Amino acid sequence: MITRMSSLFLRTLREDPADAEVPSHKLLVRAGYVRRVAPGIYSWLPLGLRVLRRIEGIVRDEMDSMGAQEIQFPALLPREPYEATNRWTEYGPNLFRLKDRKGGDYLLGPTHEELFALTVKGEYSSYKDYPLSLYQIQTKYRDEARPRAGILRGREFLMKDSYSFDLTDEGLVASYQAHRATYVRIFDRLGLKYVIVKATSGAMGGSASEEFLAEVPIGEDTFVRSTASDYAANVEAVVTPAPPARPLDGLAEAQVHHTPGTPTIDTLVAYLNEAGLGREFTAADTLKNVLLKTRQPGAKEWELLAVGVPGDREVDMKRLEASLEPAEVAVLDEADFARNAFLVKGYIGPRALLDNGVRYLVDPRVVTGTAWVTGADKADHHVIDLVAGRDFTPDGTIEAAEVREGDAAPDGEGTLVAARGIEIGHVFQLGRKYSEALGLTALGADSKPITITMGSYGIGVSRLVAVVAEQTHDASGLVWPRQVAPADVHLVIAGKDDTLREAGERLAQELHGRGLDVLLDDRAAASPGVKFKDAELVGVPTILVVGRGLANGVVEVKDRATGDRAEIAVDQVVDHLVTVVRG
RNA sequence: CGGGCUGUGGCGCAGCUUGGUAGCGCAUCCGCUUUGGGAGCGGAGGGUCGCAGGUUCAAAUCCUGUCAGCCCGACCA
Repeated sequence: MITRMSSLFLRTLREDPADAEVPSHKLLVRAGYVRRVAPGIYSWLPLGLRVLRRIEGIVRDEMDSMGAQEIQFPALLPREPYEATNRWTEYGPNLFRLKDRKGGDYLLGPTHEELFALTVKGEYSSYKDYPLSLYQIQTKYRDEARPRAGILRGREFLMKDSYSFDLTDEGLVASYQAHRATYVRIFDRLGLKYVIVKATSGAMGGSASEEFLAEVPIGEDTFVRSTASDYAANVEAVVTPAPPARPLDGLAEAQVHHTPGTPTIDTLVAYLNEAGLGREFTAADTLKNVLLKTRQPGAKEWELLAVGVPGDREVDMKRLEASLEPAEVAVLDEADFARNAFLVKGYIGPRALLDNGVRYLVDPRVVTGTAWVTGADKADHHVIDLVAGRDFTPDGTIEAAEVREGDAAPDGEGTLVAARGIEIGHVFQLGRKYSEALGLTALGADSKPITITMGSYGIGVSRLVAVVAEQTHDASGLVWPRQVAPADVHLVIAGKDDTLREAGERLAQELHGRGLDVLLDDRAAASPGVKFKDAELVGVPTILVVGRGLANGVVEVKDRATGDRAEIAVDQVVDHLVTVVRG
């Protein structure tokens, strides 16, 4: 197909839009791919729609190849199915809700577990029908508190969501692995740089769950990966390697010291090193006890919780919350301290906690035989050589301490470094939550019902447009990978006279005849400079310039990504380009 | 929901301190010139200055309120 710039519905902008912050957002707007309609809601203009469709096509192709079947649900949904799973309530303010003329409640679907489960329930009833995988590529709606970065995080977005239905746990694992492998193929075909990280199971419940994170500097998720292996994980999911327990024999006795004026770890360490105790202390030798309170979902009462972490580390609230999920967590306020007189702020030690029945969880580094400097439960006093497993026994361990660059990787290979990513896919063993709630069962060979177990798998299709742009752009504009580009060749007619125009038209026709998509810049009024700038901004991978070289029988072929230019004889350029494009 | 910033032609901005005929660049339209890196000259059209009140002879400008947007945080299968 030949697309003429002279009539294409496209207006490029010379300046960045004021409301754009991240590169993909700026460039997709400047290059005329998308336009904002409302916060988090965008229109797709012709070029943008093509890229979106091509990405969608790759996703569909691979989903079909794995044997999943495409269906399509409405985006506008009645309340009832979501009532059955309690999500009408649970989803909270992120759900777009509306009423019809009779006052009936409707919603715009944020995700479609209910519909998939109910639809399968309506059609299938025998164990012989399973396993099954269904998917759709459909617009989703979520009233995000803060949409951002253009189409990267919108309130309306295109998503591929699929669901697997199995009779057994083993079947679910197999379906999960099949999806995972398909996702790897999809993201590899898109040429993305990404990692697969273990995800916390989140509000959806269920067991195994992995996220595909595309590595981009502006990503909203921080993850860590190993310098030496392919280990990668969300910070929330990092498991601290515990050192081996040490024998208790011969360890020094615990001693309480008067340590005036040492309210912080820094001042404590400095004081100890001045005190002439015959050894050096560091912050990592201290055990910091942080007081919190937790509340189980549905419970009214808060429960005290103390968390002990090495003094050189802060408590990472996100990691803490992930460890305690689904319970709520809050730090203690003054009133809480007042109610519990045994808590001496700044000098809290394990003894008072354990003596008073406060649940006490420690960092995995606090293993039996490790000696710590910690609070002595009275003002201005600390205890030295308080040994875990001898002087105190915590109620367990917890992942709450911050993860730092340079920490040993959990798989024992290399150290951790931090990176930023954006979630592009999520695979998830849902289990039987929805099938139980909605009564999705199959009749087994023994005529007894089997509750179906489900998997749920998502890919943010419209987000991928931005993610690809994010990973491939340069200072001049977008640089699309060939497999998603809005055209195969961007043909610039660099000049006005009829020979150039005729040669350009003829080449466009020939390329078209060979099955290539050509974006033909045939604008009479635009100067060559404008056309070159636009070509770079638009980002088609190969730019063909028909210009002054034509008098000598050559045209120029430029690779958008590398900037390499080659002069090619005009009568050979079509063959040449077909080779380039077909790879 | 908390913090910060911003609302002025289609887009990007200045003007606001110190009230007095609303301005610049890009884009658009007309004419001439120009055509290998976002052209030049001349002309033209286009703005309820977010909205509502108030102060004033007079408000884009000062005051009060309100709405919206953006960024950071909280939140986010």
